[in-house]
Amino acid sequence: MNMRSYNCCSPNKDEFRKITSLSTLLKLVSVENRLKLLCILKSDEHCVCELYEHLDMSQSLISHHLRDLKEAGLVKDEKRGQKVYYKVTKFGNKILSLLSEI
Amino acid sequence: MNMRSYNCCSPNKDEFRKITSLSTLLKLVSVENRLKLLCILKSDEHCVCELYEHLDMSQSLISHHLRDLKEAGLVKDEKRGQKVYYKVTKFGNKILSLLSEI
DNA sequence: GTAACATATGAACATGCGTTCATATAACTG
DNA sequence: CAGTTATATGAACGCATGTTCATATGTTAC
Repeated sequence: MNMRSYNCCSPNKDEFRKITSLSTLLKLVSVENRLKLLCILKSDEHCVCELYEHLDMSQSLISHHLRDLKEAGLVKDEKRGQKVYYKVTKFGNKILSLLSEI
Repeated sequence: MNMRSYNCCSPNKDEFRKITSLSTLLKLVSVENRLKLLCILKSDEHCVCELYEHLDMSQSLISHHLRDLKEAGLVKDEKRGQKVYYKVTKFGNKILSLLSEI
């Protein structure tokens, strides 16, 4: 997305559509618990039970957030036996890199 | 803020404090109408009445959002006569630049 | 002075959504 | 098979906050 295209005083419909999708993504990562999950999953993969041990969040809440993050393409999962391991995707890493510069 | 500091499995309190402030900022810019205002004010300064003419937002709503953006240091204002002109700050431009790379 | 214009502000409303609770599904163990 | 562990899911709740409405403040003009 190129913000330079919004420079005119009255952005057109196409530009506002981009704002909508950007808004959706920003809303997703603006939630503290989701940011925590992303940061923890940035370097190493973890299963839900590991996250559950180290964070003050219920198993259910973690699953819900991971589902949202996965739907947005920020994390991916891999099932091995009983456990499901999550890690940040390439796209998720890109987002985290940008946020780290704030 | 350096996201690399969250790589361990259990981020400490100081790191979570940073997440809190990042979360606050992201929540602010994740609102469509505020994004629209930022994009329009990125290149040129505009008074509220100009924004009001070109956007589908009430004068009151625009004022409220500009107040929030100003408090966060993303825009600054300058009173000239009856009118108050707003424009994006250096910090606001930095944020918009980062967002433009998403 | 009054009238018109420009902006700000506080309260109330409405709704999205993060969270919790209960429960379901699935996999391993013995 | 039953029992335990790991994860997912759907419904309901509660609250933050974006929005609206009414009104206040301030500036210019006549």
